[in-house]
Amino acid sequence: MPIFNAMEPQSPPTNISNALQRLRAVKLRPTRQRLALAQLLFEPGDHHVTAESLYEQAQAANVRVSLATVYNTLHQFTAAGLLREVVVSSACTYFDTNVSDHHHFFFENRGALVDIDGANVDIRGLPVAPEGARVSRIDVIIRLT
Amino acid sequence: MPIFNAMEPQSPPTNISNALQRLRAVKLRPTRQRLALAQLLFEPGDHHVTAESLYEQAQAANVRVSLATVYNTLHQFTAAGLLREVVVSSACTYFDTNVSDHHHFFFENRGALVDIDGANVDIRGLPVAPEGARVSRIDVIIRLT
DNA sequence: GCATCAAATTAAAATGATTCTAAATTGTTG
DNA sequence: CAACAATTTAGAATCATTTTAATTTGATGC
Repeated sequence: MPIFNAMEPQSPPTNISNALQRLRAVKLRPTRQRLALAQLLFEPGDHHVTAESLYEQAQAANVRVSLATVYNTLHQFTAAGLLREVVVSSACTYFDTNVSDHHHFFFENRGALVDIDGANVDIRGLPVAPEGARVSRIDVIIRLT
Repeated sequence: MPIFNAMEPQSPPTNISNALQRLRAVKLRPTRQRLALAQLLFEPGDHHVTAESLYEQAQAANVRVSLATVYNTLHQFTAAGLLREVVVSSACTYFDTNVSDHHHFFFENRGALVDIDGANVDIRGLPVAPEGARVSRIDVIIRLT
């Protein structure tokens, strides 16, 4: 298969260097699969994916990658702090490319997430964490129907 | 099998009427299984269960009930407003016997939940729900490690 | 009481997201 | 370019949960 076929509408030249930099920064080997997934994840700006949705996106973009690798990569990126896991539904796991302080709207019928900037949100009256426990995160989820 | 065997240590006389009242109130047929599960759920006061944990509790209490029925019953009780589903982990679904306004501490290592009374919690700065969407609930989860 | 019938229960199979395994492939390093 | 560890992958395994289809049971009327 030719790399560039003049007869086909060409996809915009993707910037691989940003993805490469991110992988290097977190010391993950820049394999073909990780580079491609990083581009799909981080070039479009903040959004949410599931393993399935990212896998489909990869296939649509002609990236040869297995679903197992998509799962592996999502977890590695999350462990590295490039992604954040959002638990809103027992049906499946969502990953968020926005790793800054924020909360979520969750559209229960569509299974869609929308970010809420955390800077403006002020929560008062929460009890202190029990002795010996450390707060890893506070999640606010506004469920919509 | 005799209803009462004088040779066996007798389990304390459980108050079935409360469970019965609850089932009647939500128009669920008071079957042996539902009555027993209602007692296990609602007599001890507020607590959290999973299908597995309630099933084990039932077995320990010599209640003959299948895991499928435990699942069915938890969902029916939830639909009836007797229970509330708490989504904190993709590993399994938690059900809460406390259905009043409140939030949660979640101990991620133990998988345990602790209620936070919602009356004292004040959340400011949340954006309004998108046009056409209705807020079904706001969940605050404080994750502890 | 007893028959009737819809509702409920159940064992077992099916599902579906996710993880694991073990073999093949691929970056990296000297 | 050899060597080796890291990565990928197909396919199997896992595990919570749901479904199926058959059996059992509670409610109702007689």
